[in-house]
Amino acid sequence: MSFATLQVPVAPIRFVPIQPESGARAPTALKTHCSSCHLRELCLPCGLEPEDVTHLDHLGFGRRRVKSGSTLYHEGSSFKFIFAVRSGTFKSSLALSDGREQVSGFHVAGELMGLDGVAHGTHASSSIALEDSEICAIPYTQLTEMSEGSSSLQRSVSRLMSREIVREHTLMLLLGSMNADERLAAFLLNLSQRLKSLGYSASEFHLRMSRAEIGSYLGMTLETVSRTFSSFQQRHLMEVDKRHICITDMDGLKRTFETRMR
Amino acid sequence: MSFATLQVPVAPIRFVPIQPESGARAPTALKTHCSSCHLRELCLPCGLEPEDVTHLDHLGFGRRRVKSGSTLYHEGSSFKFIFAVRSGTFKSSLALSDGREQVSGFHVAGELMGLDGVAHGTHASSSIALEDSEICAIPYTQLTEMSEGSSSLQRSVSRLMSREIVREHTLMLLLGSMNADERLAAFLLNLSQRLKSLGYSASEFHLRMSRAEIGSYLGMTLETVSRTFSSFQQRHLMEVDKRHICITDMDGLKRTFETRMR
DNA sequence: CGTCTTTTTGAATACTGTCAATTTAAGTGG
DNA sequence: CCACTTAAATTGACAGTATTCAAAAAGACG
Repeated sequence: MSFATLQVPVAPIRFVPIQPESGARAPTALKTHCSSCHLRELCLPCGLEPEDVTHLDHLGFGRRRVKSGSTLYHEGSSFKFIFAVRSGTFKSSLALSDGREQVSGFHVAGELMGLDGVAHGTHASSSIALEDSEICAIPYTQLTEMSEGSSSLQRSVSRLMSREIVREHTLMLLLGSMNADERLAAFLLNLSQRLKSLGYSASEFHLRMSRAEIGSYLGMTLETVSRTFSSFQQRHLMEVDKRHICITDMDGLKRTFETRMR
Repeated sequence: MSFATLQVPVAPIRFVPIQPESGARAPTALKTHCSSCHLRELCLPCGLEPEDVTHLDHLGFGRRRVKSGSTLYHEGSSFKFIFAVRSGTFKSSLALSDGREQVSGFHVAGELMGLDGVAHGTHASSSIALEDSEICAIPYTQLTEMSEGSSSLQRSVSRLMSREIVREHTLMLLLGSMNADERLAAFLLNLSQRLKSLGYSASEFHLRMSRAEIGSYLGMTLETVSRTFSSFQQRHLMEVDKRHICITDMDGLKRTFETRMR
């Protein structure tokens, strides 16, 4: 299982203002405001008080475009920002010393990345864009300073970190006690849910990650991932055309998953 | 793989004062102070300022004995405390709906439990003592209230949560990309390190968990765990007598582990 | 249009899981 | 204290699943 092809060159990341659709309007400022963000309800959602949103606005988040394949931050690099995905998809991964990679997560709009950096001040994983994407960079130092004055903001940040722990618990459970069918079904159902909550179709979507990346995430080889997709199609649970997925029997897929997890 | 035997009865937990060795002295108070704790250096170690330790003292942690096999907190129960292990060993686990359990962690002295409860206000896992143990119960609400006044304390709490995320990353890597030999070797080396940092022998120790619990944690069956122990012994990497382990070739064990992780 | 990457599929192998039997240890009660 | 019961660990045989190696097909990209 070679991941040489996944070790994409690291393009330097620049702060690039998002250009408005029409050249007639003035270029959008470098700073973005939470209160007017279209992800407002999703991004820092766990009961953030209106006053805290105002606080966040004062931070004036840096907003960046990240091109497909480029690295947002590197494992081991200095931790300065928490990143919120505005649009697009990212993968988090750890490098194994023999050159392989272990994918530890996929992130879509509204999700946070980089919380593992708080522990030691350096990022414990790398983050790479799987398509052209946009992120908000939240300066962590300023966030903590600000949350000293707001207990509700502080609680929110704590909750977000704890959520991450719970998420990883679930993944461990998945890796520790499920077979190939169940793992892929669990992965697809989870992704489907997340896309649905973003307003996209829960049954039809385009995977932004390769079979190898899915396999790494789920603890199986890319061949097994491919075979399992084929098996799902033969069982009429979904239509699969490369990365385009159309789930035709959501309940059947859930049953596959629940065979063991019941 | 039956876990019926692991579903120990839930003994009610009582706050029990620790009795001094000699009856001559007055009974120890219900409250414990961090500043005089023998785990002071290990428990909340990430750069806690002296003033913060004083703050913590004002909380007057509840100190409990937890008998072997009894449950400290239940998955789904209301989250009130973070628990620090003073002595003994605990396992964290999630219940699968078919009655099996997935072990998500083992905890020895100086380690924290329950941080996954911050997310939703209920514990996401259960914690069960694997031997007679002692814990400190840290009231979370008071901890957050207090950390509003102390940025260094707040940072420490954040770091501890992030550590937990990093720890789980590592475990995912283990579950996702290693074979049975490597998993058990990684587990034993990790445990060895933690015991060493507590002042115990790194090479000789007594496992407090069953083969089934190790297997659940590492994503393999208890039979495979047992076979792998036997294999290690045949390869003269260690002496194994049930739960008593004596690592005789630490470097060899590390090599087993690094065969793939190099 | 050719090259490189990704995906699919087949065949053989290896590893781990399952089932079952045995041994050893631990706990219980007479 | 010993017989009895129950639980934990070991080991063997076999089955099944996933990996490895290999080849071909289908896109993606310059």
